[in-house]
Amino acid sequence: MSGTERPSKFWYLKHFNIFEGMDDASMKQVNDMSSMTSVRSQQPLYFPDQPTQTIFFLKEGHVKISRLTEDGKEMILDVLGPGEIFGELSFSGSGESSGELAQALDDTVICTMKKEDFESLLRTKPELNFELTKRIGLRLRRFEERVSEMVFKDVRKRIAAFLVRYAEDFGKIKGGIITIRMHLSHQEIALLVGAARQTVTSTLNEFRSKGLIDFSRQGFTIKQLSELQKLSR
Amino acid sequence: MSGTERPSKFWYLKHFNIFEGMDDASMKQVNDMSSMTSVRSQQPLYFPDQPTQTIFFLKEGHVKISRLTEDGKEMILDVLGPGEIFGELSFSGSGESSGELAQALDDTVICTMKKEDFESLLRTKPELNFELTKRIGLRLRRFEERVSEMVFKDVRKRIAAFLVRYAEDFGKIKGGIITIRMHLSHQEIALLVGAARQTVTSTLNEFRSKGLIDFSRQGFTIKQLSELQKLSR
DNA sequence: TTTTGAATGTCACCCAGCGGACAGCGTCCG
DNA sequence: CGGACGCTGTCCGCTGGGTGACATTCAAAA
Repeated sequence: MSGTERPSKFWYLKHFNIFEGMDDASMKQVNDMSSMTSVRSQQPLYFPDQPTQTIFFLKEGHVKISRLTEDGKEMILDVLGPGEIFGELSFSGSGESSGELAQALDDTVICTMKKEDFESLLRTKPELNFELTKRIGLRLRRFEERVSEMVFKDVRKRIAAFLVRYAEDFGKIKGGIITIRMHLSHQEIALLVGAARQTVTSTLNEFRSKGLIDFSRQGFTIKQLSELQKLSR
Repeated sequence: MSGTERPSKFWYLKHFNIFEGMDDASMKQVNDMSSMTSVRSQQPLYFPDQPTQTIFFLKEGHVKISRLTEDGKEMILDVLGPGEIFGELSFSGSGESSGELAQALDDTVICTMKKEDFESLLRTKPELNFELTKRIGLRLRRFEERVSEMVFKDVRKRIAAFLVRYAEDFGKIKGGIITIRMHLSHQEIALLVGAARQTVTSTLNEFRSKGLIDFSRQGFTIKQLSELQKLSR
């Protein structure tokens, strides 16, 4: 971005960890199957009704994956950063759409690939498939975690846990203080942790007044990570 | 699965044998790597602290997968039936244990295989790996579903949804009425849907008095599936 | 600079459902 | 057959936090 030239698609793919260790010939093959796109902040990547036949590789920026309930309410499943893969990962046989919605939170750069191409790639590259399995497994773990949080933790703890996780995933450390550019509104945090917007607002303010965090509309700083961790249990 | 109704995603899972279509030579190989065990009802298959180096194939019976929180509370992640695979499926690199606990709800027959054996099998059999990916993907979906339920649905709806799902997964149909041998106590159902035991008891009684279901300690019968489905939304 | 719409902040009300207490009931075991 | 323990049923008081209903602040557009 800023000033420096934008790296080529090939560069991105090569440094995308799932492809790491792949020989150049295969990489070229991958390159030919995929195409690169930029998406501006707040723009959707796909809609829930589209039976997504595409796999996405997130190069830059952040993406919000959500799902709509029948009555139109939104539930945020996850927020992904650079290096993540998303789309119809499970290849769930039936072409039914997952009902998922993806939206850029940032100015975002993605590579896309046809699902069937990726699929056949997987069939010929056991290592790749193996990597993918691992990743989906890890995501599964995270959801197990979340379910368990929903059951046992009250809203304050869930919000603290969210902050900790978000900091770990996307934060940058500068001398003991963690800075996070926040792309989520209180409303969105609420949808993510399962709470009302007002509760999120007041809980965050409570944390701020206790000196644990600070925040503005641009982002957060975590001032006492360890305290937050304590609160999240 | 009443007529036009689409079978649950899980239904596919259940009825798809992961080894199906494998040639005899490979099957023999698989057979040699694995061993068969019986486990009596209520007995544990593995404990949370054991870094499970084993993959389990459930042949008969039912297994409860749960996780313990730091303070010793139990959270039930899933109940699995015949045909399911479980264990350290994600191969999450680090040998850290998942904190999971597996317990037989039935008299149960399982096959076990060393994780590394299964792993190398996967590397040589792309199709198998591909199938596994699919399955984990479906399981991921299920958890997404559950998180979303926890957020949007009240306890009554969640219990109704639980009954419907349980019926689809494990029920047997006899002339319009679905019978399920229930291996879970009210307490366990409570842990599964995220509610207090008392609430489960009284909600089930409410459903019974409305003629939707009937139950004793041995099991359930679903008398009006469609009504239950309606209640679960 | 003004406008305007969205994001935050604060408050009061209210109820689903958690948790404690205790009374029947099965069922397994000595 | 009697004890005992775990499961089920029922009642109830208390509270976390959801739901409106505002007022306020911010930032992008005009």
